[in-house]
Amino acid sequence: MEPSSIPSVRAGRRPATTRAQISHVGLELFTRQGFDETGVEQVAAAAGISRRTLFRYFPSKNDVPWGDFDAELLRMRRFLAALPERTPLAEGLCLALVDFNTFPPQEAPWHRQRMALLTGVPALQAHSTLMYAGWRQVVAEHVAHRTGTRPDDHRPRTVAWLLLGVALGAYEHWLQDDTADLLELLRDGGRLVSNGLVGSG
Amino acid sequence: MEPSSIPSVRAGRRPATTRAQISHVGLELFTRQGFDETGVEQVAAAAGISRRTLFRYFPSKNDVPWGDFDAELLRMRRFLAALPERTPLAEGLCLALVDFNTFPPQEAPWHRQRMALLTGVPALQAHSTLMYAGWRQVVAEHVAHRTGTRPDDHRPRTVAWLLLGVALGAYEHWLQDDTADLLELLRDGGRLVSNGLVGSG
DNA sequence: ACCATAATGGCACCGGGTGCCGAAGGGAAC
DNA sequence: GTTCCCTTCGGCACCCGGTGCCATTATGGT
Repeated sequence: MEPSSIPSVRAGRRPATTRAQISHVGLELFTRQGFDETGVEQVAAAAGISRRTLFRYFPSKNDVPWGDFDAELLRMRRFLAALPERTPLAEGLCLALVDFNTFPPQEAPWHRQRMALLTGVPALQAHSTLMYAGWRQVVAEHVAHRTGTRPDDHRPRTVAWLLLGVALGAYEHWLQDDTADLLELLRDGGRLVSNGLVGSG
Repeated sequence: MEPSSIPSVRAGRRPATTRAQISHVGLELFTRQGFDETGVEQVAAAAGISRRTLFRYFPSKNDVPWGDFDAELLRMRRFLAALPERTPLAEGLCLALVDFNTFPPQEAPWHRQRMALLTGVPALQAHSTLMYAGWRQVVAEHVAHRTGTRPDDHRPRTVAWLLLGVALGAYEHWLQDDTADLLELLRDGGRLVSNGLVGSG
């Protein structure tokens, strides 16, 4: 049904490209000439496929810049699960947040480009909410597991929202200030959530 | 340019309806037969105007359920500004959050219907991010003013995200649990942000 | 009556997204 | 190598949200 990144070893015609490649091409075009000014047709052409086929790789134009977010989500889920049981909740979450946003140095400019798009273009800003829903679910499940509650209880959900807030607040500032260190901003936000407004005022 | 809720006492043809009325009609249809299953044309017809005119009252179909959000925003801004200077930051924010989500009892069912739509339908869930950007700006400006920083600094922005997280976490749970008290959930989340994860674990 | 003004409504058009179907590629069995 | 099956690809028609343009209608002032 949905073309995955796993190359099908079975029969049938081989996929002409990959999600990553299309996402790459799209990122390039979107950044150079603007998201709204770039048509889907153009991205498809640059990727060497037809418009119709592009929509088989991505459910919408908005998903193109994201690439394989599901894989990242899986990584974070595993990171949290691998945490020693005795790790304090707040500390573990903060570590996971930092780990999730740590990338190999050669990908740094790409990452910045992607995040600048995702947080700068209104259409993508809106769409990101849907992407982050999955992310919040991962966090909520972890919190629920560690506190003996359910993922849809009030506390786990709120903590998930708070952690997302920390991430987005950090990114917002990082993108507008070249000198800022993203990981430091994340840790700072993490401390805010850990100790509270009162304790960090 | 944009039809406001203030009735123009001047010359020219009178507006055929109001944002509130259209929003009302839309809410009814969306709830009854689904957001995606309801066309703009249908809402326009039910409101007694043409499709083209509806788009002069609302910039997009997604904006219809929101009604006059700007007015609410203005109310919150004034509430925060009217807070005594000596009110602790966290406490003032918590009060504002509760006030912002307090409605006359007869509007309760309407409010629930609206929030169920906004948080349940993916398209609206996504669009809400854009709406909440203005809300966060109000919060960030207040925090910046009280802490001697700028609204686009890291701390004010992160606090704004956190407060939004509290609100959304509360709404998520309130909508799925009839017995829950929204204001109590908000206060609970507010305490979480005030005292921190560590202090409330 | 006439004019300025502001809202309405119809129309054509654009772009994202989908259902459908036939064509193109590729493995496996014969 | 021909046949069969499977999977992806591409074109086409179509739906729907959203916009630019312009004529039309309603209202107040002169």
